[in-house]
Amino acid sequence: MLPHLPQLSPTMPALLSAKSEHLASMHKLLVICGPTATGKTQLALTLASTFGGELVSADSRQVYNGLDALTGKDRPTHGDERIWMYDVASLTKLFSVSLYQRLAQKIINDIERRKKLPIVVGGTGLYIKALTHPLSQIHIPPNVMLRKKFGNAPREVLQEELKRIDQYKWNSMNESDKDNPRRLIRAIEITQWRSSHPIDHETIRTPGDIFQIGLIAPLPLLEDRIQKRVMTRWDDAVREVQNTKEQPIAPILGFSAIQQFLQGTISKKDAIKTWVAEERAYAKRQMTWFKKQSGTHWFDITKETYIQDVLALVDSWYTNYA
RNA sequence: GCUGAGGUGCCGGAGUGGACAAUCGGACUUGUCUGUAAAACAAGCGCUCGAAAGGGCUACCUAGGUUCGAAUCCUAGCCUCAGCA
Repeated sequence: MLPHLPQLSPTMPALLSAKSEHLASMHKLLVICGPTATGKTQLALTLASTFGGELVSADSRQVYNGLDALTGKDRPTHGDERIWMYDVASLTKLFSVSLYQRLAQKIINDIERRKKLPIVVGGTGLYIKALTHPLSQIHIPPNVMLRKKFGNAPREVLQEELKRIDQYKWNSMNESDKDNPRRLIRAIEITQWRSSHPIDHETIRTPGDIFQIGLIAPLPLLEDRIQKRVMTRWDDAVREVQNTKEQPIAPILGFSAIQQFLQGTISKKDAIKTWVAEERAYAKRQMTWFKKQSGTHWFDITKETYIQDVLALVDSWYTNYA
């Protein structure tokens, strides 16, 4: 069941630069990734206006309706730009990489059809990967019965079950995944599905010509930017949490700290401190993921000329089409 | 100023004579990663020698003391909190 799709293709005045006109249409995809608070969206907007592109967010929390300040949605302030893949899901319903991949791919196809450059921007590594690599298992659906059955099972039970039905898979898992109930259940789920379904060649589009840019910054600078951003978002975020009636199904950084503040359990100072710490830890986890992804062109945002550098590099990629 | 409670590692908070370098959470560090990914999970987390097993050193406010042995008992001091002045 797909969430409601945002309306595609509003008639937009073409912003195509002279450069892009004769070469759109060859399945090019630009990706901007990196940890939170590095200014990805700002850069992407610049690139979009330079090369005639449209942004597609790759963020597992900005897909939800609402909580704009808390999840840090940047909305272009003027012009007719918009950012796709914001607000496509309900806070109270489960979302997934699979849904993300399907929705975003449609949007990307549509952007291409309009001869524009799709620019994927975001910090959710797996979501980006789902668009740049064919991931063969993500569309195997969850098995509700199975998840219910094993939901609270001790991990030993899950481990034994997986060993029993798929020794090979078990042996291929690393130590941390072997202890991870969520991954164990998923592995069992996949094995079961495969046993009753022939190999499924889900039509995953061939990746095409992808150019991936990563933004990076020294941790102290990131901490500083996170701190400031939390401060400026605080009032709005508090209001948002106050107005959220149902507990979001997915944890959102800062949410519970603000809730505790509203209940008077912790002080404003501590709530901010907690929120900042969560954002900081998140940024580090993102870096751990991204630094392993090969083929990314990294730029340090402390370098004065980094924007020009990016523009030049993207230009050479986008223009020099063989 | 009197009475009661208490001072434990970055923080919260166990322990109340040996099995304690000190349970447990959080933070922090390093990682894992194909339907929850801002998630979930793993290892580490006083200093030091060692590949490891294991060893050495310094630690539970401070100073003394009792004991074969103290974070744990005693004395004094300093500080904190609650109630009474």
